[in-house]
Amino acid sequence: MFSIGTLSRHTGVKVPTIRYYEQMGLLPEPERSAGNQRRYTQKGVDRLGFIKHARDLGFAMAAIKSLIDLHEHPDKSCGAATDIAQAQLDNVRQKIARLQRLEHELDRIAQGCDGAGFAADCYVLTALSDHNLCKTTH
Amino acid sequence: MFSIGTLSRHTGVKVPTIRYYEQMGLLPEPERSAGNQRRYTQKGVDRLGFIKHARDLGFAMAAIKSLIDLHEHPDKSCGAATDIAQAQLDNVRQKIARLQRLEHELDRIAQGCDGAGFAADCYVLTALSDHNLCKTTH
DNA sequence: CTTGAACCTCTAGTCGCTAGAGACATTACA
DNA sequence: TGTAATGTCTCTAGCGACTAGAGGTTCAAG
Repeated sequence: MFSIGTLSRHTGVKVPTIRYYEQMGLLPEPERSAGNQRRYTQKGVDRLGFIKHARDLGFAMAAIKSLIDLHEHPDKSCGAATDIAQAQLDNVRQKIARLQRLEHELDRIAQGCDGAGFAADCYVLTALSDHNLCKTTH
Repeated sequence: MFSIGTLSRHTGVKVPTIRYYEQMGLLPEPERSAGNQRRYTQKGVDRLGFIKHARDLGFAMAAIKSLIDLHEHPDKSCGAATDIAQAQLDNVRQKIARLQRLEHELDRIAQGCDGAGFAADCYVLTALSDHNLCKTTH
């Protein structure tokens, strides 16, 4: 049996976050010590590891709930799991595409000014004032 | 003089968001009609346009505050503005790099399962359970 | 002058945590 | 066994950048 602090060290998830996951229903309520402290089994470690891994990959908590549900019911079809993963992949690709547009525009704007002059002539500020100066949509 | 709704239509910023920006000190308190409704001038339109443009480029509100301050004080050095823009560019590049790592990993995971079988054999779920199956760090 | 859209303020909710207060439990060491 | 340090408990509130809704007032068109 692990205390919450030990679990935290094992998984790299902070103690308040573990309690938060429990409150949100991602983790089941664990057993308690005589003094009302949480006591976890290896199962708890595994489950939290699963959650952390999914969070690291950017899955939302609602998606993780669904994934856990599938994981706990091995007889269900795995189509839903691949759908969730594919949706997350699409999500990430969209974010990348948007950020790359921003990168180009920011780079252009930042290049336009050497930072040596006065704000009156700053291309950064001018560019922000006038959207027409932008080359791409964002 | 524009109403808040007209301002919203002109800039593409939603009405409650405009009021929120005012509350947060990004927009000055505008004049009011006899009946206490907000009335904006062209200056207000320009300023909100500036804010919207900066938000679209991902600048945080605190950064926008600084940028507005520089914009209002043309005699200040523009070094701060280029610094903020450069920091935002770095920020965006870091996010892109992280998301690209996630993209690779998610793609690999999603490819590993056709979604046709049962959850018990689903590679998506297996991969999430076992971090050792990952090729990259995230 | 009436109607309906737009506007007002205020509170609370979103997501995924994080921080802090004040009290209780456990553990390590003397 | 005593005590001190560390860990844990619950609860509340805060973050950023909005968004939603309630309940009431004002404006503009016909």
